[in-house]
Amino acid sequence: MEQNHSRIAKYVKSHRLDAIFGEETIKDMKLLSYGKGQAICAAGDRLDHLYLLVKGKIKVYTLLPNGKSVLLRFNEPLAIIGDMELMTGYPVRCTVESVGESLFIAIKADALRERAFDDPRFLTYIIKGLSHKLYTASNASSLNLLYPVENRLASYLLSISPEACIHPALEEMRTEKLTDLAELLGTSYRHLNRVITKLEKEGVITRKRGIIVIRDAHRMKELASGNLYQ
Amino acid sequence: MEQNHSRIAKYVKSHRLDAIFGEETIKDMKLLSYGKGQAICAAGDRLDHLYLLVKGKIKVYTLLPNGKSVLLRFNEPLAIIGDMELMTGYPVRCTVESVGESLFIAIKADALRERAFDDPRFLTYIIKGLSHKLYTASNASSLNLLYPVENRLASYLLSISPEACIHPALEEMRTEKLTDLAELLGTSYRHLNRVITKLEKEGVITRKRGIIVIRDAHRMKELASGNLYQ
DNA sequence: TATTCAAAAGGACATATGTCCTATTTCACA
DNA sequence: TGTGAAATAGGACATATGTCCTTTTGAATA
Repeated sequence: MEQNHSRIAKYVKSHRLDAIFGEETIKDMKLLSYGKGQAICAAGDRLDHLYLLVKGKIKVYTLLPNGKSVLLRFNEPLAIIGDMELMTGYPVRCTVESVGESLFIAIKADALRERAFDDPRFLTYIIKGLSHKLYTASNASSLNLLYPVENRLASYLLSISPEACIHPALEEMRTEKLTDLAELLGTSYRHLNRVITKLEKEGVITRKRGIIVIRDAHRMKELASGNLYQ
Repeated sequence: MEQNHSRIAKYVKSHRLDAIFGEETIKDMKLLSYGKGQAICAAGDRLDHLYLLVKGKIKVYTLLPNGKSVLLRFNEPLAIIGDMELMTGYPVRCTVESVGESLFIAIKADALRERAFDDPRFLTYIIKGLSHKLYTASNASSLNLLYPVENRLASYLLSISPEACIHPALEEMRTEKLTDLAELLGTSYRHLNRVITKLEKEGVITRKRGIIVIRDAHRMKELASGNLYQ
C-alpha cells in the first residue's frame, strides 16, 4: 500500500497532476493494473471512478445497434477515461480495453464531485481532455468513412505495434483473433482476410496463423498515411 | 440596438443563460443573423467569439485531406459553436453553415477569458456541450461507417425538412446542388444519383431538377432508422 | 496417437460505391 | 436570341465489401 502511494506520487509528479487535483484527492487515488485484453469499462456501465492512464496503451471501441463494433482510437498516457460519463451522467458508450499491461490512477467520482467540480483547474483539465477526444474522434470518423480497409488495417497494425518506430525493418506482433480484428475495423472477417492476403502478396506483411509480421514498415506507414487511430 | 438588447434578453431568459454568464458578459453579447447557406465559420479560421445558436438550424461538416467533405451533424438551439476552439486554441476544424435563417448570440473570446474561465458555472456548461458533441459525433461516426448511402440520404432529407413531423404525407424541399449534397454525404455524385433514382422508382421520393419531394414519409423514416444526424 | 473443434483460408457470387464518359437540360450573359 | 458553362442524368466498367459456403489447419484432449 505504501509502495503504491509512492508509485502514485511518482506518476502525480511526472504528469503534474498536483496542478489539477488537491492534496485530499491525491491521497484518495488508487492504482489499478490491467492485463492484456482486460476491459476497463464496457458500454452501459455506470462508472464510479475517473481513470487516468499512466502507463501502457488502451484501445477504445464502440458497439453498434446491429451488433457490430468499430474501433475509435488508441490512447497512451496521460489519457482520461470516464470524464464524459462523470460530468454528464451518461452511461458508458465505449468499451475500453488494455492493449498490453497498463496502469491507471483511479479517483472516486464522489470525491471529485465534492472537491473538484467547482475547481476551475480541474474543470479546465477535463475540458482539454474532452476537446482532444472530440478532435480525434471526428478525425477518425471522417477518415474511416473515406479510407478502405487496407489503410485502416495498416493504421491498426502500426498502432498496436509498440516499437514500430524503433525497429522499422521487421516488426512482429500477435494480433487478437482475426475475427475480432475484423469487427474492430468495422468490416467482415472475409474481407479482412482478402486484404491480408493481398498485403502478403505485395510483400508488406507475412502471416502465420495468428501472427502478422511487418516486412516493409515503410510501405506500411505509407498505407497508414494519416495515422487514423492516433 | 436597444431593440437587439431586448431580443437578447429574451433569449438569455428562455435559455437560462443568466445562470451561466455574468451580467457584464450578458451586456457584451451581440446578436448575429445568418441567411440560408451562409457560413458561420470554416476550417482553419481563428475564432474570436463564442457563438450560441438561439434560433434556426445549422449544419456542421468537415473537409478532408483529399478534398472531400463529410457531414457531421445538424444542430438546433441551444448549440454552442467555438467552444473547443476557445478552450484549446485549436483552429476551427469544421465548417458551420446556416440551413435556413438563423440567429446567434456572439460573445467575445477575450471577454470570456477574462471573466468566465475561472467560473465553474461556465466551465461546467462548456463541458456539457463538449460531452454532447463527443457523444453525437462518435455516434454519427459509427453509423456513417456501417450504413449505406441510401440510409444516410434518408437521414439527411429528414434533417433538413423543417416540418417533417407535421406533414408526414408530402414534404417538399429545395436541396442544395446535388453535387454538394454528394460531398456532404461522403459519396460521389454519381452514386447519389443512383440512389435517388432507386428511391424514386420505389415511390419514396419524386425529383424534379433540384427539388426532392418526399412521397412516403413513413418509409423515409424507416430508412433513416437511427436518425444519424440528430 | 486419433479425434474433434474452433480458427483460418478462401471460392463464388451479390451489392455498394467509385471513376470515367457522354448526353441533356438550364440558365446567365454576350 | 444564341452560346457556353454548370448542373443534371445516366451508361459502362472497375473496385471495395458483404454473405454464404467449403476446405484446411492447428491444437487441445480423449
